[in-house]
Amino acid sequence: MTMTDDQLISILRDSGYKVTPQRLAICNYVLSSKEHPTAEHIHSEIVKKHPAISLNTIYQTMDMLIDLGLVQEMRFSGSSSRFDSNTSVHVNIICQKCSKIQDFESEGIRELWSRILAEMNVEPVGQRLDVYVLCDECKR
Amino acid sequence: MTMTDDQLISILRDSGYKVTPQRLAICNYVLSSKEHPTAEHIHSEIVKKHPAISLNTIYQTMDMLIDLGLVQEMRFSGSSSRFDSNTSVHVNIICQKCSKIQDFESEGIRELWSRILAEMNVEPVGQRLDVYVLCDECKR
DNA sequence: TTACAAATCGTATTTGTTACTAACTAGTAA
DNA sequence: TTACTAGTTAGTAACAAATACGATTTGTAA
Repeated sequence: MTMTDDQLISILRDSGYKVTPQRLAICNYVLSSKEHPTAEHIHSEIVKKHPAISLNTIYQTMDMLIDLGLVQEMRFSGSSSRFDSNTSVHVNIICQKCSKIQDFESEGIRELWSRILAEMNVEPVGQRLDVYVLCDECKR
Repeated sequence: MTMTDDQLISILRDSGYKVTPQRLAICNYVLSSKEHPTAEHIHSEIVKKHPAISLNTIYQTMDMLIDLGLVQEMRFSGSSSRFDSNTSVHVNIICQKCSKIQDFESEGIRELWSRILAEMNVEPVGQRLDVYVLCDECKR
């Protein structure tokens, strides 16, 4: 979920989080990324502008974003966590071979999912919908 | 997916796996469990009958069951993997507080899910459908 | 500007999982 | 039955992702 710095700053301050250059950089990157990056990946990106940034700060900022409901953590076997900034109902299409993740989102999906929820009669606080596939490149 | 020992033995032998008492015990427990147990949990159960059983053997047997397509591994933040022996399309209703997992399965779900797949136009090799909730006990 | 709570960085520690190896055993074929 | 062999087990070491910790720095409110 991309947003302006002002919007982001308001959200952080309103929740009692301080605004630091590192946080802004991390949030801007993660919230606009479609790659579902790992902590290492985020770190390798942010270190370009903040050479002293610690991997720990990445993890802590992710905890903050999760707390704010702006990011969801996805754990997998055999690889490190991926962070997904798409908080609306969507399907993660995940390649079993190369681990690439692609979001799929549509009105139809939301509608069908809400019917599934209705049938289960639960009040969701979140969801994770994964489909495992072989992507086009890996299929060859 | 509960099955007789004979069925299980056939499946293992047909795939080139040897049948050992440890494997039978682990498989019988995991395949009939509805609890989505952790490796530690499985170990603490099997150790009652096989006092020398190693945690490593649990993990290796889970790898075998995953290879056979009889079990799915689910990783989560802040806790160890859970092993799900329900391989049909279903929704995992997961309590965010106590981590209890309950399966929900119905013809309606399968139908709606197949429509979602059709809309995405993918050939799935598996899926994981999680809904995060607060269970009745934790809601109080 | 000051004071203080919070954030950062660097590193140590923890923890779930995997890798390794010697001893053992299931399955097979004589 | 016996002997062989490849696969399995138990025990432990190694690994890596994530977390905890503490000294220093920084944001923010008074």
